[in-house]
Amino acid sequence: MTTDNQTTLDLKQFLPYSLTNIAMQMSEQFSELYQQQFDLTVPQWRIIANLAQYGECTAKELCDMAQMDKSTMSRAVKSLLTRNLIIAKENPKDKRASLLSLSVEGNRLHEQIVPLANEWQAGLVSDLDSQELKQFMNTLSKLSNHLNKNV
Amino acid sequence: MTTDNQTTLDLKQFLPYSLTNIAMQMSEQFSELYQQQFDLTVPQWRIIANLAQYGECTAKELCDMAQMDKSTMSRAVKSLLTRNLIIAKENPKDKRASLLSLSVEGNRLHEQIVPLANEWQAGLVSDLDSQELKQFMNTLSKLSNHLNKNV
DNA sequence: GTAAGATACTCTCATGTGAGACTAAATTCA
DNA sequence: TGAATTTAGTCTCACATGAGAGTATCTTAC
Repeated sequence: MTTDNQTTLDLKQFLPYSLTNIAMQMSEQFSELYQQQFDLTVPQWRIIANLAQYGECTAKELCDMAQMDKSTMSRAVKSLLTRNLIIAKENPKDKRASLLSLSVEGNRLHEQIVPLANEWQAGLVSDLDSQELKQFMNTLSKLSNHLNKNV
Repeated sequence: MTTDNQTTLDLKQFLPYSLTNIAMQMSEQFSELYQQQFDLTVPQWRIIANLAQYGECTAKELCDMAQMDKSTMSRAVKSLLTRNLIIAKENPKDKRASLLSLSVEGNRLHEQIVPLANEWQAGLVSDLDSQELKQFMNTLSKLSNHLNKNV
């Protein structure tokens, strides 16, 4: 492969472009699984998934973990509270930042989605052998680390 | 690594989640290169890059290539026409779909961005050896193919 | 050739997002 | 301790997006 760094840009090989396209498609296709069926928006699903995996945490922590804007977070949290899918507990260490966690119902919802999610991903990566997938994840995390250096 | 498909979901290993995060960061960090300096929005940049790589094409074709909504496309094209960065030529085969291409100025702009883009990506992948990068791109395109099967 | 349907694009409208102001609470520093 | 600064979260506002209607053109089918 010949590359001329000065004048040529191959979009298929250009990560900010092609990775965005693929991630968009992926998120769109996967979100069908929870949007109609469980009436969750993307931000709502992301909050639930993070609370399930990491347990009790504040909105700020969720913002950092899920790379979400604080306004979007605030709205999504509000709506999950209204639906009793999550619980807010006063934080003794900081009265501004209440501690969020999944309610019983929220947990039940999550438990319904998880097997669907795993199945979905299993289908997605079915063309890859496990070594290739592992290698891919590894490279991804290197890229992620690189991006976070500048932050 | 033990995985229980029924009850556990590891977001770090879950592609719709982690790929979206990484792609967002990437796109955000890269877009700084062209947003202020060349006053381009993301959709505008994507149009220019595609026209530069693939030459004359219609708005519909650009929508498909860049996975953009037709409304967003329409607006971005309009603004690039106003700024004389692209040219619309009547399409003899279909009067609805005019043929878009880069103007001389558009080309000049693109030529300024390309080396910056290549440098940027070179920095991004500097932690990877060329074999690893090649493998990564290869896996990415497999995933992309899989996603497009269902479309 | 003409009617019915499909397609390319624009426009309008409803919605989601993110920047920044604002409030309350915590932290720092003197 | 008290004043100044920082921080967490909410709210408002401007803006971008995408769904769907509308228009012009093209295609299909009879």
